[in-house]
Amino acid sequence: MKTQRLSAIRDVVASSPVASQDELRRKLRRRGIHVTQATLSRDIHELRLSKGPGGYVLPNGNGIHASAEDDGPPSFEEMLESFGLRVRQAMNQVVVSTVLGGAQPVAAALDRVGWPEVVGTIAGDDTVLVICADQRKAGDVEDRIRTLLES
Amino acid sequence: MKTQRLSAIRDVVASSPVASQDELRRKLRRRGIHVTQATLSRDIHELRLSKGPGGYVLPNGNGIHASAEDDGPPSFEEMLESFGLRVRQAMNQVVVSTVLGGAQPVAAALDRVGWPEVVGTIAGDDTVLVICADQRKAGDVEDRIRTLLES
DNA sequence: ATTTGCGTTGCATACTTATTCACCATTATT
DNA sequence: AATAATGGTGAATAAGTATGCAACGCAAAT
Repeated sequence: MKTQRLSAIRDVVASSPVASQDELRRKLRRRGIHVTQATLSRDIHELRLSKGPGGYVLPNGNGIHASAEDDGPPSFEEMLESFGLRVRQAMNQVVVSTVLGGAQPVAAALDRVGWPEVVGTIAGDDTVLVICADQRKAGDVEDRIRTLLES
Repeated sequence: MKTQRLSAIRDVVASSPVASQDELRRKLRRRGIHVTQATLSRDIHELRLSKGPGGYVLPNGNGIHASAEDDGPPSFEEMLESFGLRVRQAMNQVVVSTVLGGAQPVAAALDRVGWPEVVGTIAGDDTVLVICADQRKAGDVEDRIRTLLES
């Protein structure tokens, strides 16, 4: 529940200006997430967001995973956790939006997991385009990624 | 007087962590600058400092930026005007060709305008791939971009 | 000299954010 | 099973920040 909320917070903050924790609370409520300002204060601290003239802002470059241990290449799930913002489907494609600079590592991780539905990926700076064989498979992939995003 | 104070603020913030405006006030007082928290609030806004988990932070990472005005990001229209060459549609995608090196800024500007038909964009050096939800919407987007291009 | 306009500031206060405390649920530990 | 430790939460409130307002100083215009 909490991780899902944290993910939603990053999403909201990345996609629209958020001037206060109370505004964030209202925006989350529209997504069915209902918490108090106190909790958001704690979440924001945990996500290491900072507040400037334009509202809340994601940490620079956004290295959320500062883990000391390195168990080989990071998993797709970890990558999504760190960089993923949202996912949308279009026809036989799936578009994953990420934090700026996050697209390449996310795409690389997705390539590594080797889902059979995925024909290939292309990554820009903050967008990964995932090509699937057909629309149905793209839907499956979108669902799976969304589940990971919200976990 | 004021500019001197702003300079001192940048200096203090750059050289030691500052957790609150009142702490900043005390540190400035040691330098012979005596102002109230209210004024510091205004100064901080003007300097565009932001406050994160570690206290106040300069805008540019190093912040020799002072209080220069920024016109905000250029519009999509301006970007197209500057870099756009031609636009073509393919299925649910729209391909915008640009001058070499123009794809990234054009894509960034297109992302910022936030057209709902656009699921995502990916940019190379001179080509922007715009993903739309379906073929029809791609047609709409192509028309709109073409209109801008030809205006 | 007086007026006018603008910029800066402090005070008081409204607004926003962080923290303390109590409570509850879940997960070890004995 | 009972107890303790851990972690998440809301309510209340403390701590911190922004702002309306009035006052002041200065410089240009009258």
